[in-house]
Amino acid sequence: MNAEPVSRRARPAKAPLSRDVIVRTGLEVLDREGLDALTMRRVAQVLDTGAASLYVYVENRDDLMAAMLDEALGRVALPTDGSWQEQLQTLVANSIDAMSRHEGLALVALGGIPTGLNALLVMDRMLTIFKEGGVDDTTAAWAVDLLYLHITAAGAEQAAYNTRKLTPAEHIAEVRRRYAELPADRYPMVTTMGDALFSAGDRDRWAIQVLVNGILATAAHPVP
Amino acid sequence: MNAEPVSRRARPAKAPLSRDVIVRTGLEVLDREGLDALTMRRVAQVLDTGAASLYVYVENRDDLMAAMLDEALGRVALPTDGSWQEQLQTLVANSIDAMSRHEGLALVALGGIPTGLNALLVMDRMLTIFKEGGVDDTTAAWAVDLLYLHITAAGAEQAAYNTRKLTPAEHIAEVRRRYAELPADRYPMVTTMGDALFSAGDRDRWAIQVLVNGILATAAHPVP
DNA sequence: CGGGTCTGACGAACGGAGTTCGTCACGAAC
DNA sequence: GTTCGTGACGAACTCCGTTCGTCAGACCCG
Repeated sequence: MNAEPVSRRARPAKAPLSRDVIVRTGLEVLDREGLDALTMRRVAQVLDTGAASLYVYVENRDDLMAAMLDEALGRVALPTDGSWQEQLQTLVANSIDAMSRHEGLALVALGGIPTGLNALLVMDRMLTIFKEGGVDDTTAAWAVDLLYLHITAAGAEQAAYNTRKLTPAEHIAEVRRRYAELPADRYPMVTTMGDALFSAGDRDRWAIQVLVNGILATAAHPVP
Repeated sequence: MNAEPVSRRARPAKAPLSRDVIVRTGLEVLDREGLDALTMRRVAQVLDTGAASLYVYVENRDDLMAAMLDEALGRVALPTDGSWQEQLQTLVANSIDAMSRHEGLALVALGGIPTGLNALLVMDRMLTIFKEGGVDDTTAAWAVDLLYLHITAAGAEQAAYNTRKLTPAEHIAEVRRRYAELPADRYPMVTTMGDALFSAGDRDRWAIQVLVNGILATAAHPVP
């Protein structure tokens, strides 16, 4: 199995390792082969090196995934056109989209205050938009918190959906059957409202609209 | 290290294994020792058996965690007093609370349509409350979707917070320092709005209020 | 131009995880 | 008392993240 050792001089020149190429390679592996395949060994293999070499540039697997997340967030398009509410909605939608394109990445963002440079760029942009819209500072701050939470959650949900084995239609049909079979006395609504529960429509856009409308209707009350 | 084999007759009578005791033991281990300690081996050890024995009642670790999640959701108190909006807010808050009490459990709920019996009970209750409030079916269905997403996300965030090593104050101080050190030209808001960004107050309750207000202000538009 | 030093890459190994397989002890049935 | 089936379980397999010690190559100084 072992190829005999080849002088490094003899084999084709190799691009030097760096944090950046490791992170980008990680994203490639994640997108091409899924979350389960995202192991230190696999990433190293693609880079034609050993897993141990990665640890010079990356603290551990969590650190790598956090870096990958921020790299993905760096690709979010920042909107410039439209009213401030339209810009906000587009920015949120773009962020969800960016996260949902990489299985499992959104999960690492959950439960942590964002500290990545690109994540903070998105946050800063949101705060600017709120300021343009005349929203007071405290409400804007709390709103960005809430929106970031929604972005990670919706991103994770979308990603899970994109990666599912079954087609959405098959999966929905199965769940719907399960709902219908529940005891009607304990689950009166779930068994009855099938049509509404599974109705089609742009739920993602609606959710963002709900958040924006709700924020505008609800002032924050900081404790002094 | 190995104790010599003892006849099972000789050692104290053991409660028989069952899916239920395994799930409850899993929750105990999770709460007492954290997510990292929640291994099949550890759960089996607490039950004084081998890991292989668990697989008779549980498909795999994911199945176990899903069952633990539903068990946790079974302990959500369903409110009965107050206006429908108050009931809704309390129910959402109680659900977040239940999830946040067990590190990492909320993460398994993310990205999946709820199918557990107790999860569906909570959903059914929400739908009933919306119906009492005169919300149309489609909006109610989409709203429950959104609220469930928020519950899982907020639960995960709270749980991560509860389990952090540093005290909240220390952690916030550190992040705040980091924010302040960012280049002001690229991050004008983040560097400036520290006071607002870290302002205290009941953000969780505010977030729920935002969602409810937003839902009432935003009709769903299903595609026929 | 040559030798010494220093840095980064890497093979091998460690501990521990999830899961599977074959065996065996126990209780019930006849 | 013998047989039989069910469920518990020990051991092993594979693969993971991570660490340690070694070594080749690049660079610098004389």
